[in-house]
Amino acid sequence: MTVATRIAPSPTGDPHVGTAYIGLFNYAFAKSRGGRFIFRLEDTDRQRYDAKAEARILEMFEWLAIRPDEGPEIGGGHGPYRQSERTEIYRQHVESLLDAGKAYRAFETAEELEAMRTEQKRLGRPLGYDGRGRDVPRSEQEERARAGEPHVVRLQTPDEGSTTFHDELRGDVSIDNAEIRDPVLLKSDGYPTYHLANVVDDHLMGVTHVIRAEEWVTSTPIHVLLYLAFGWEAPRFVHMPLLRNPDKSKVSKRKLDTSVASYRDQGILPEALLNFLATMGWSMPDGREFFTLDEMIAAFDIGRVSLGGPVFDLKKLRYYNAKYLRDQLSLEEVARRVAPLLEERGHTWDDHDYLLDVVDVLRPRAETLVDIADAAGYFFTEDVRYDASARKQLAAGQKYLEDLEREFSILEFFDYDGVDDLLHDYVQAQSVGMGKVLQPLRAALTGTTSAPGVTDLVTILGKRRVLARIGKALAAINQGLPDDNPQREAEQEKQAAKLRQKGDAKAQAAGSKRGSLG
RNA sequence: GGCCCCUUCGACUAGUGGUUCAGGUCACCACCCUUUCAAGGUGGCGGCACGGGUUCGAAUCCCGUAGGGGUCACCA
Repeated sequence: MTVATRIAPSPTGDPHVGTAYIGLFNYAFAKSRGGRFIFRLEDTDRQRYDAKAEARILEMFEWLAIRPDEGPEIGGGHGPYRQSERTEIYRQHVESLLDAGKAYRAFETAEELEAMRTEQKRLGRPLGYDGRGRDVPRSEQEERARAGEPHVVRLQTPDEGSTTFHDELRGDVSIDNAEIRDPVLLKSDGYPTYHLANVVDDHLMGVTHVIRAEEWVTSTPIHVLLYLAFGWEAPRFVHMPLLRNPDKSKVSKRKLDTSVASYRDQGILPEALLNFLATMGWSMPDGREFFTLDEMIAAFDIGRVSLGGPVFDLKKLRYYNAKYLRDQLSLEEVARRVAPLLEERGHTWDDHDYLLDVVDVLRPRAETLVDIADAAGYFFTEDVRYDASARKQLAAGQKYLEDLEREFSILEFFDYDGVDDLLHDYVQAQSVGMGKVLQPLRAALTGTTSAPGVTDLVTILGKRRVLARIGKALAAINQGLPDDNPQREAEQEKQAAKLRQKGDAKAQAAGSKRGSLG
């Protein structure tokens, strides 16, 4: 039988890193075995349903280059792929269970169940449905159902013994049947619960390996019992470790940014996110730490999943991203991705080589695409604003700037070597430290004292810009650096910090609801 | 709390009884390089949760304890 896996997210909010994580492993497993990877929408919860979420989840996988072989948009031989469009299928299957006496209709109201739980709590008894609906005669069940009385359908589970399933990573896991209390299969609104829909769909879609998060371990026996009730062979089960917040609890948007879109917006590369996610609970047989999705597939072995819950470490994610920016992706590729961000900021450039030069010197200093775009401002505007440290350098470097303006203006070969020689010769002639001369120049060119090498800057900017900027700096110095107003600067810093905080709070508020994967 | 799962440096992990007084990466620290900031190079800090077994030999197997996590819905 050909291998089939699936990712089955609920459309309840922002596409979640956990969805990407589980999707990645399902995809890698399926592809490594020449199998199918199915995308199925588990949209059976009308309360939490978010109409936008489906498209966004699909977009996320597209961004990550994890492309389903079957799904709601592309189709496939096992559709429909939205559970809300399969209600008739579930109804029929529930019917067969009812007919076989393996399920029953239960008429307790929410209030009644609540009262039951309260009583159980009071008596210190274990919580859970006590099976009281089992005793209602079948004929009465059918009659009340026909009369339109709201009810659910429950699976009748054994009270004695235990149910065991084999987890590919953990071995046999047994749970006492007493722990399983006649789970609801069909809700009173006619929609299936996860347990029913999941089992029916996995079976009908030919899913061979259920790879999902560890939180599902304890409900797997319910699924096993369901397969048994239907007379179907159960698939193989693999429960991946749960991604963790820094405090080790299950990843949640309260404690961590769990929105994939948010990482994308921060300038994280899909390749880097995927690579990082792949190292969560998994490692390459040869120990490689950087690898592409295809390389992962080629070497994939589900048995190499380790079971400790890995902490989602932002710093390491950013490290991976930085590494991709400067090493794993070509300069051309990075430039292609930075370009739109520069355009957003209103920057323009005449020739492509200029962009490449800029990205080339900026990328070793950046962790994200946004870092590059944010740092690139002075390459694209003549309106250089001097920060406090730059002004200090300018004030101290007037003489050097005047000299260099003259020297540069008569420099014939304005290339790297020419500029480099000029600078070195000049500094030597002045018999001062390099920094004494170069920091004021850097300040004049960029408005900051923290930037790429001066020779690079001068060469990339070119003679015209360099002379213009030195001239502008000199003018500013002569006017007593009017911007140099520490009080106002502090005020502005405060304002900016406030704005940033506001922005952060807003971004957090827009964060995702957790969507679980089954 | 019941049940289930898990447990190697602060974090991600390698390690499947002996070649390991535990290797790599991030983070951190120091030094080097250096015109700033990075990047890069070198080095350092730091761990087999604990207690019993089994074995000639245990991070690796077993039991117990502790700790962490998950789960106990007409959510998935």
